[in-house]
Amino acid sequence: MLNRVILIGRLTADPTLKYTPSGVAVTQFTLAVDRPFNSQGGEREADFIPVVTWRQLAETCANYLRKGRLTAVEGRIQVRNYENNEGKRVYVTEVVADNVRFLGPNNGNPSGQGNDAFKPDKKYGDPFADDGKPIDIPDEDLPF
Amino acid sequence: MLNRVILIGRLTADPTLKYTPSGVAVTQFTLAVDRPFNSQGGEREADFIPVVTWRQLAETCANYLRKGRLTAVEGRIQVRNYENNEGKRVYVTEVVADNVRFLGPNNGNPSGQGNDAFKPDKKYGDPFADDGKPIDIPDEDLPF
Amino acid sequence: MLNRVILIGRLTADPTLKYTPSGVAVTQFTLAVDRPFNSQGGEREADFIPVVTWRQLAETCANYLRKGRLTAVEGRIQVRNYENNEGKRVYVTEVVADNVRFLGPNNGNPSGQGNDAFKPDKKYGDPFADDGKPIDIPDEDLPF
Amino acid sequence: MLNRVILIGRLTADPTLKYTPSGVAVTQFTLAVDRPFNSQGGEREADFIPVVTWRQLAETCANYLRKGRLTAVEGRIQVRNYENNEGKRVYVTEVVADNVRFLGPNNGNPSGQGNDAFKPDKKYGDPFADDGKPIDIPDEDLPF
DNA sequence: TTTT
DNA sequence: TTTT
Repeated sequence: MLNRVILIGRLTADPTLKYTPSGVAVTQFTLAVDRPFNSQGGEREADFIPVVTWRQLAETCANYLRKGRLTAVEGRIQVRNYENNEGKRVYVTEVVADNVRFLGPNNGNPSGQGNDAFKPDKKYGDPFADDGKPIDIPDEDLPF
Repeated sequence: MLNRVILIGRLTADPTLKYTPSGVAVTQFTLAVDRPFNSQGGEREADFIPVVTWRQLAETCANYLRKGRLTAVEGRIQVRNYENNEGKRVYVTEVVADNVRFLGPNNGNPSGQGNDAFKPDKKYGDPFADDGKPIDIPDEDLPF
Repeated sequence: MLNRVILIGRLTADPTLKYTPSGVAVTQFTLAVDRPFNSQGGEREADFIPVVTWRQLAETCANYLRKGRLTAVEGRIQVRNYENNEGKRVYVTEVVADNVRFLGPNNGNPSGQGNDAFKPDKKYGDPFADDGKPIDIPDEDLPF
Repeated sequence: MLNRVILIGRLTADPTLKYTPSGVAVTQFTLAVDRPFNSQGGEREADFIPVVTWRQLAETCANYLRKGRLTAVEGRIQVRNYENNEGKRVYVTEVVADNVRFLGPNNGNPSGQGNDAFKPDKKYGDPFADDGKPIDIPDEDLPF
């Protein structure tokens, strides 16, 4: 009934922009969020949290976010599941963002030159290619 | 650098209270959080989000929370990983709570009678038995 | 650049539904939010936080919320100011809600019978009559 | 029962560090938080939100925060009131922070040279001198 | 009274 | 001015 997440962290890599079969933009990236200092010393630790954005926000994120950039994300936790190649159910937890703030200094080119994310081939297929499951979500069922 | 989650949902089952080898209480439960209405009709949908609490809060949750109870949880997203039986790295995402509010009507017995969670056998081993990985976290490394 | 508030508390009174000159619904109420226990004993304390909602959400809140009802509110802090009768600038801080959850048991009548809030007279004037300042906000400038 | 605020904005001025009569550090500053773009064009708008921090966090904020610095704040809304010189009750709404992140580039000197906030005279009196009301809060009643 |  |  209420599900709200706010994160500030850094992108672990350039974002990935893809499109659903019906042409809806979806961008994914992972935020490294440092845990509060472990006073006992020890190494620096972080949580690596997958983030998804949709539609207009997806395009904007793909255009402006880059690896290492400090970013604030607002959204909700989503747990989706699918059957993998071996017929086993896999659960994926991610943050579906509805608000993203670019906090790092804008190191320039929103043109995204030299970044794969900027040559989206509008390939029709799974926007989450890594898990090998094509998704074909009708627009009215999109998580955002 | 900032990682905050607020959830309101219902327990999918009674909470599970266990103890780490060093005797620290840890309680786990899953919150079913209804997604905002899908105006297109369709079935009711929910996210099922695993929650962990530690120490004093763990004891309190085990004492007062029960299946179906409406509950508010504040905490942070944590992604831990371990190697499973087949030597594959598995990622578990959960909310580590530092604040829990019992919203449902208090249906009585905090004594927890008739609930397995109330006969913790202080078994020394993995507090997250399901993934089959014993953990032996020294107190100063506890996530909370 | 980011401004998010989440409250759970109880209405101190029935909500007040009014309309802007251009006919936009606006509902106000105050949430009493208990502070965390003061271990030193002492009396129970609470913060009394004014909440505003607009449009469709305003109508819904006026229909379902009542004095004493446990309620979750999501929104942002807004500080508006106006000149009072004595020509002094007054600052009003309130939470502009974009999401409201009714947590208490639904004590029945959404018809709102016997409650002033249900006979809005569409009076053209200040929706926040108490401070005596008429506001005539063009729709495109509404805070929500 | 739950009261959480997360803000990202810029300091409108250097923070002010003072001490309560019993010697507890308290730092105040105001965050300018830009509102989401008003698509209708129009001027840039912001909310100016007063923030208070206590104890160790107060010292750290006084040492590192400066006018204009981008800052994330986590805390709760507090509404305190006092009687002013004319015997009228005045309500002050502010965010009591328990977590502060410095997001701007660290423009150097944490020594705070050339900033009044760094020569706290430990004056015994109201840490919120502007409203002219001395406060003498026993340590166990501090809001944080 | 306000920040970039 | 306040809720349970």
